[in-house]
Amino acid sequence: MTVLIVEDDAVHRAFLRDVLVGTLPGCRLIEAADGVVGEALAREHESMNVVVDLQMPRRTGVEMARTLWRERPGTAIMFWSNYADEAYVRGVSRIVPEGAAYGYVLKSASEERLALALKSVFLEGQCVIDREIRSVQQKSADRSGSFTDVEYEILVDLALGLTDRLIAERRGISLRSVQNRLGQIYDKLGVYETEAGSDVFNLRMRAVTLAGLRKLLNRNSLEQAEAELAAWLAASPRAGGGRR
Amino acid sequence: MTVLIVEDDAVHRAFLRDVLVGTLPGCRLIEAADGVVGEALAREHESMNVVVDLQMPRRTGVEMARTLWRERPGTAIMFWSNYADEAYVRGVSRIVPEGAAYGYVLKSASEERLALALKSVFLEGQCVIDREIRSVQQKSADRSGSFTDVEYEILVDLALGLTDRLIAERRGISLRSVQNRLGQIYDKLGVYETEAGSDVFNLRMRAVTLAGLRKLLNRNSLEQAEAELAAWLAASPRAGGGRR
DNA sequence: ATCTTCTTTGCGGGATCCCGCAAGATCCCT
DNA sequence: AGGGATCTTGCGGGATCCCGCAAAGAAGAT
Repeated sequence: MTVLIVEDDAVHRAFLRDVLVGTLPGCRLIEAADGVVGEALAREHESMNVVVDLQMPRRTGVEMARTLWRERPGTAIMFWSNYADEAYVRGVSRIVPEGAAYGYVLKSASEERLALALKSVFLEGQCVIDREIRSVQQKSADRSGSFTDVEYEILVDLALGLTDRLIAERRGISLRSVQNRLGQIYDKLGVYETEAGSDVFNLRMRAVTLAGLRKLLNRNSLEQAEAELAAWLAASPRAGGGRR
Repeated sequence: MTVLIVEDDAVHRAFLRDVLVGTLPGCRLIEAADGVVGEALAREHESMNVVVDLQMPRRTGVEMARTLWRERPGTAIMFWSNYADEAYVRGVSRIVPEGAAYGYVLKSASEERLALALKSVFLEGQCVIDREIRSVQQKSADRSGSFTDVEYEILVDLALGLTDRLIAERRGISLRSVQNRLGQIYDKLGVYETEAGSDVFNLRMRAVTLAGLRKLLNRNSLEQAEAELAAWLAASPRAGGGRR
């Protein structure tokens, strides 16, 4: 069995190496320090399993996993991350192909838990999601204050700094509808729940800040969204064109 | 010599332990997994040196260092962090007491570099700042597009979601001045530099997004600012009080 | 004291944002 | 087909934001 380790932190990489040889004796290890290299290495080998960090320079674990799974949906991937941000959880579960084996464990988990998860995913083809992450998933799925995909998209547009008008244009709905959505988003994020009156805040900004503090948005998700936005802006020839 | 290790990641903590016993033979090690515990332990011992991670749950490395230095400005502290975000660099250099020995090295640095830095700081009482971080410091100090402290404060207020009016109140300047400052901030962040016209963005939001992407603001700095804001709101009895 | 330069502040106005209200539109259930 | 719940859209208006303009102040140089 071949296992590809993609992790930028040398200390963690060494740790993973140890755990893997202990857990899957006789496995062949390949290592990469970021997603770009990892992707290239993955292409060179037929069937393999992958352990990948989520935060990496150049190319995120999620991005790498997406292209990897697009080419070979059968690959088993273990995500190994520091954080259980809702933004990450959303990002991962958005790209998992049907029936693919994958795992998501936190770096704070014990070595045993990691070893067990590796065996389950790579040998048994099961899915193993860390307890803590499951709870985030739940919260984001069934809580009353949860977010639709549409709402989430608009929240991202908001965070990117688009005007209402442009969001409407991009998502193909009317200006007023955008504003309705924003209203719901404000509600769900609890923009109004503040001790000192409510005319204290600029609502759209406050919403994004709260989303950030709740780890619903993070730098990674924004970076990606920013790239998508740039692509869309380039593709759709804008009429207006700058007042200054 | 006593060294306190404050680091939430068990793998990194073990690594630090190894490096320390190799570098400073015979030193006594104490460990804590977060800033709160670390602070308590630091209080129990007379003179000690500290190695501390910047990102930790509950209490940041910066927060811990600040209270520690307030009580005993002579303590030597080594900051050991994953990132060279301008937000962190600013945060650290804001709290260093005069003449204190400290270091700031990245986790991506080699073991030798870390060992060398530890010796310089703990034995020689020197200051060792990682090359990469120095460059961030420089950039934030002399570049034309750099930020005054005032501007930075207002940028943070902006990111927290305050209205212009409240920022004015909080910082003790007129509404118009706040707006002037915002204008400068927009300029420096390059809010207008976009291919597709400039009436595309909501300026205040866009500014904060760009600041985030540039790592000028990050989740940590916002969390802290949020706490300070809450304190200020509680302390200054607000007149208005909610329209809803 | 005078001039220069930079900053602060007020005023005004166009653009945007936030949202209540009400008229359709859509969908589901019976 | 009818009724009800939800969603979308337009209109209107008050609040806020962004910024040009110019007067008033502050700091420094000659």
